[in-house]
Amino acid sequence: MAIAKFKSTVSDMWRERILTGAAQVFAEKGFNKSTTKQIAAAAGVGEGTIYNYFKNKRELLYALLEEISSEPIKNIHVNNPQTEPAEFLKLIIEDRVQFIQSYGNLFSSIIAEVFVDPELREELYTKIFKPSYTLLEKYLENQIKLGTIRSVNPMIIGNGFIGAVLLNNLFMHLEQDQNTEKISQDEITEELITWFMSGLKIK
Amino acid sequence: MAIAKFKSTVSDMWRERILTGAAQVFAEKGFNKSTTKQIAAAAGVGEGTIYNYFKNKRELLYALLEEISSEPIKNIHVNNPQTEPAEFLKLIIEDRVQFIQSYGNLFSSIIAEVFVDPELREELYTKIFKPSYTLLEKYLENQIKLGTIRSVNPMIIGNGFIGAVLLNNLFMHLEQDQNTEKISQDEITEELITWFMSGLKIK
Amino acid sequence: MAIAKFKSTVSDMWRERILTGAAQVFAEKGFNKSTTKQIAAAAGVGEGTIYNYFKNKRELLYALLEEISSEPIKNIHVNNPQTEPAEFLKLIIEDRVQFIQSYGNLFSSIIAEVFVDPELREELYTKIFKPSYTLLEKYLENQIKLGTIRSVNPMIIGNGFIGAVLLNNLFMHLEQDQNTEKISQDEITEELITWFMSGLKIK
Amino acid sequence: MAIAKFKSTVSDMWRERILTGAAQVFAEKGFNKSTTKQIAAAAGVGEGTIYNYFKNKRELLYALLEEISSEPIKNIHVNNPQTEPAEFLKLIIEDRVQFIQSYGNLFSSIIAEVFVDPELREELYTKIFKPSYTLLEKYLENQIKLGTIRSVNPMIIGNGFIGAVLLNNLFMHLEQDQNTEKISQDEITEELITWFMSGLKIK
DNA sequence: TATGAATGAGATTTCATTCAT
DNA sequence: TATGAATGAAATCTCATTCAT
Repeated sequence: MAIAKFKSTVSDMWRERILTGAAQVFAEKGFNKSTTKQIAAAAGVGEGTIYNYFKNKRELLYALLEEISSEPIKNIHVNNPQTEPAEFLKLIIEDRVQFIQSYGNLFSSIIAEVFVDPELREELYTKIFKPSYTLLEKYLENQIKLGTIRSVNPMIIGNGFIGAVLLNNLFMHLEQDQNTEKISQDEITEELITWFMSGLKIK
Repeated sequence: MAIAKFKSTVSDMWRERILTGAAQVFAEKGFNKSTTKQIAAAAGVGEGTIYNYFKNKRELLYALLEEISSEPIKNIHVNNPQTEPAEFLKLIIEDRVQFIQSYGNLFSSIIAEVFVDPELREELYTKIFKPSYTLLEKYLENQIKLGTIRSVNPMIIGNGFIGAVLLNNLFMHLEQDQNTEKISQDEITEELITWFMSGLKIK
Repeated sequence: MAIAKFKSTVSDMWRERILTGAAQVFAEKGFNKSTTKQIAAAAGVGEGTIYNYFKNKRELLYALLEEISSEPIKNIHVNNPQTEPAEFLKLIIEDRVQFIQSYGNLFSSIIAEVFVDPELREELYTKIFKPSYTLLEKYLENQIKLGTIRSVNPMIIGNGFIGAVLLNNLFMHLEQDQNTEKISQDEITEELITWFMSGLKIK
Repeated sequence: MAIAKFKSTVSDMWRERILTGAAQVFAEKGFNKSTTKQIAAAAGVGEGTIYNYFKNKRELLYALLEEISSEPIKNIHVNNPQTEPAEFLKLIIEDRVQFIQSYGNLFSSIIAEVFVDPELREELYTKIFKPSYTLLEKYLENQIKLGTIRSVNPMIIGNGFIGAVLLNNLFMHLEQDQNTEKISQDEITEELITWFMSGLKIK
């Protein structure tokens, strides 16, 4: 067993190395334009080695999605069960923003394939989106019960909120519209939360 | 001139045919897995003919984006300048929803490449997103001036609203979560509008 | 018959036009990299028209060779039957030099194919080289009989002389060796003639 | 180091194999009509393997030129510095003749491209022609100094002599004029040397 | 008869995957 | 087990030629 453990640890090291290389190359060139040769080079392994750990190139994408989805929002939930609504949302936004920023283009390269690969889409939905707005859903249900907020369909609102955050950040991150003045991240967060909570209508 | 018209019409016919074929195949397999051979077959033309009308495969994508973006939201603006806020938003949502539904997977296949191709991204942003939320922006500015809604940053809210609509519909359209009960489009629209206008907080 | 004449004249005009276009493009790009589209454009005719006058692209090459071989050296022969040897050679050299210079890269593009296309080679040999050194041969035979020059194999010497002239001019024309000082055409001619007549050995 | 040697030997084996295949096919069909598929078949390798050793088809041509030009005339120079003029020239001619004969049509296929590809032309000139007549040049200069031959421009005469030899052999090798009696190689050599040294003029 | 658009065979090249070492 | 060279299927794109108008 010790041997098995050791073995698996060594094995994991290779796996990790390959994934790191793949992440780099995918982030830089996108999935389709990345070659296994480039990945091997970036990982510092032989090209054939990739296939000792992954069935094919696409599996690298699945594995990376798995990897980055391993521990997202959860701590918010655990650590902040009864936080003020505005505070809670801020945490969620900051978490997602940080998520996008930290994975940056790697995330983009995965998202791209999601639109085209149903299996990957299923994965993304289950591993990243669902937990994310499940958390939000639960929070919303809870707040509704507490009478803090009015009754809404948590799925729609959850999706909507995540969509609002994502589009603001994803496209801001891939910055267009150079003539437009840059808006600070804090301003975005603030605005979205206020809107989310209070709507636009006066009074 | 009649001749010229006729000529250009014939030429357009082929172009259109090719684009239709490309749209079909892109929608079914995504851009990268679509082959020019398949496109030619779907279009009912020779493979070489594609290159009489488009410089390369990628140009098909650009042309399709162009095509798609040719006549979006605008009529809403023109026809309904002073509509009730809720009504206005409903029109926008329905427009976008219809847009996504009518182009369906073709739109997805374009979006996918957007994450990877800066030129296409620029196009998408300029042709589809910007006009869409520019309209919203103007509307918001107008309403703010009228005192109907409170002062917000139109760009953030515009992006946010579009993001909320898109994610709800795009992912709904790519239906996951089969165990979840389907939510009707009307319900989604209603919920988003209410939220957008009134927020969640109980006053 | 008048009609036939007229017809053939018109027909010749098209033919000529096409050949002129082909000559331009071949000279610029070489045979293989020239496209029928480019040729048609240069000729100011439709692409299909080429095939009304020539069986295929390669026939253009044959026709051009025919064209440029139509009236070379001969007048030297006719006009200068009994010229002084040195004078005669000078005329030949000047003729060949002028030939290469006037057709320039077109000639090069034909020569290139000659190494690869036996039929064209046959043509070149028969139409350009043979007459050229046949003339020389005859002259040599004549001079030998007159006792002016010693007995030689006219074919070898003929080939040799043409080769000496060609290499000096062809490669000079495609100028290499920029650091080498340019040698004037006259100097080359002079040197070759003296060598040809008197050899190198000091008596 | 033994390993390194071995490795490089194996790699060289493949390279060599591909070049041999390319040489065969180029010689038979010429560069442009040769396909990579044919080359791969002739070399007994997969088509893709070619691209592990050469960037593209054209590089095969460059490599072959390189190969061909690796060990030309030089030994003449080294081994026969002070030979009799006639003897020296005979060695040069025989060397060039043997060169053309041994590479035959492969050489022709390279020459053909030389007229169209400046880079290749530069190479041919530098690697094959220049060394060849540089040697001749030096020899001539030397003999002039010794008073054996009269003063000439070595470049012109060098070019001329090589041209005379090449045309006689190249075209003889691509034999035309079947009705003409074949002339023996020795006869050609003899004739050219005599001419070169003594000229044509009597006394 | 001139035209130019349609055509598809075929060429080059890429690259994920295999496999002998 | 890691390796990296060999592989060939397959993809994009070109272009000489055909042919309906």
